[in-house]
Amino acid sequence: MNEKSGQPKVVPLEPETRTLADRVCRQIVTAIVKGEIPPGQKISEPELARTYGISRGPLREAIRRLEGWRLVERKAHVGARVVKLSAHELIEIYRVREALEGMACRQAAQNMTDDEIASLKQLLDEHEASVEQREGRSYFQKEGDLDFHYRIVQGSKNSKLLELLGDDLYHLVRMYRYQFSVSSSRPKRALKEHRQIIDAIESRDEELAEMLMRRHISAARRNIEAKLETDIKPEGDKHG
Amino acid sequence: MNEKSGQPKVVPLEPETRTLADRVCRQIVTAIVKGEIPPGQKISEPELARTYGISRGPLREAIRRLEGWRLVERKAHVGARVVKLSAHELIEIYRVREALEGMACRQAAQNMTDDEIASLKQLLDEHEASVEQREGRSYFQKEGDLDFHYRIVQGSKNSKLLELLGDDLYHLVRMYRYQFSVSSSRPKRALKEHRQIIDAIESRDEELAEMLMRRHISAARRNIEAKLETDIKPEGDKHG
DNA sequence: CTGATCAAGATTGTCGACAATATTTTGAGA
DNA sequence: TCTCAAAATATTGTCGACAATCTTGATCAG
Repeated sequence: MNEKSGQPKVVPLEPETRTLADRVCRQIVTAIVKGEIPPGQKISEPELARTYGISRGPLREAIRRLEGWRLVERKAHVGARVVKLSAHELIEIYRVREALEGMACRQAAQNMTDDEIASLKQLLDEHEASVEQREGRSYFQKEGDLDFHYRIVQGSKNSKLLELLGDDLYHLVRMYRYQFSVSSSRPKRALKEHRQIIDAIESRDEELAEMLMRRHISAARRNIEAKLETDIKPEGDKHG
Repeated sequence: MNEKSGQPKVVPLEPETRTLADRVCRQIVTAIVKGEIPPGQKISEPELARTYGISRGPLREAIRRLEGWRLVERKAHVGARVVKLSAHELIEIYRVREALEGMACRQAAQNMTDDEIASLKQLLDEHEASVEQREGRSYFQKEGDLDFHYRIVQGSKNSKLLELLGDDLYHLVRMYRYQFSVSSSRPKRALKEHRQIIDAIESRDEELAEMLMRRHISAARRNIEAKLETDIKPEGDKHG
């Protein structure tokens, strides 16, 4: 408004600190995902307020947002605690991912631009290099894989899919990966499946794209299920 | 704690008013869904606080929750306003429903109990009576249909599906139905499809159950798309 | 008369304090 | 010694007030 409309685009301000609650929210998300605040731990409002040097007002706002993202659970007059993913819930999440990302992949085959496809193929090349050298293994495991999936969802051009997956599910998945430091799927096989998927998208084959993505996530789920079978911990660990 | 542990279960209190924010949140949700607070309208914190006779604290908590459910959109230092569903977003929601409820139906075929199936078939009988008599038409349209779908999701025994659909999507769908008072799908045809779906679930045919549900929702989506075509309003109605 | 600049008003964000509830500790009685 | 009850403590829910920001309206230059 107060800028001469000469330049094509005004830089949209630094979004680093729109509000206190927003900033502190991001900090807590990171702390939870990385396990600095372990699952099941109670979140004390006075303590965190002191930690981040803010009042309880913005902090409660942040906690409320985390609750909306299912990262914490809150009970009235009791408080909030970091969610503790049970094996069962983790499997449930992968069922949801199978459905949601399958649809995302279908719509990506329809709506992804050629540039986005090319960029994504380049990303896979980088992943392949990382896997070959084994030095970027953790990167591929922790963030790179989700990066691929996130771009597919973006490519679907479906804002609701992006909201549900980006806000609600991926936080939980990232938390899970950090906490269990999941080696899980053989990187090479996952990479191969990624390539099949992007090829299907490039061919604009909606049916195949959705099927491949569903199989990809379904395989990851079965892999986790098998892993849980071996690491048997039949501790009846219910929430609360 | 302060109850003799003689009886098997203490009635868990009346959950009508656990907290102010909780109660007022429900009131606002109803007001928004029924259109009493029209889409696009700004939500004034001081005004609503006076309306409900509470302070701004709990009210902000409620608004924050509504934002998590995508019923309102908030901008920093500007305020919150009720979401205005564009035709495009509505279609996006139905794509998500197709994916999510398809999976829910698949898992319902696996996990729904015989009692739940019987109860659901009875519900369809009631729906059929309503449709025949044409007197309960609005009930079937507005709530009965979602009731069927909600039970399927419950039957899936997948808590994540229930959270995503129940908290995030169904509110929006209900709002849409109230606002546009959608006649949409011929009740008889929808009812027939519902019967096919429950039959597939009863047969424990996961594949068929998912496919039928997807076709059911996909048909509803195409029905809406066609309706939007006729009511052509090519007004570039972007958000904001 | 049109446009921009600046001031006034209103609204949201933040803070500290008080009230209501849950948890813990302490003590008495069996 | 164990169990139960009540007081004490701590935490969460709620409130009112102040500060920062946005919006609106008026004033003035061109």
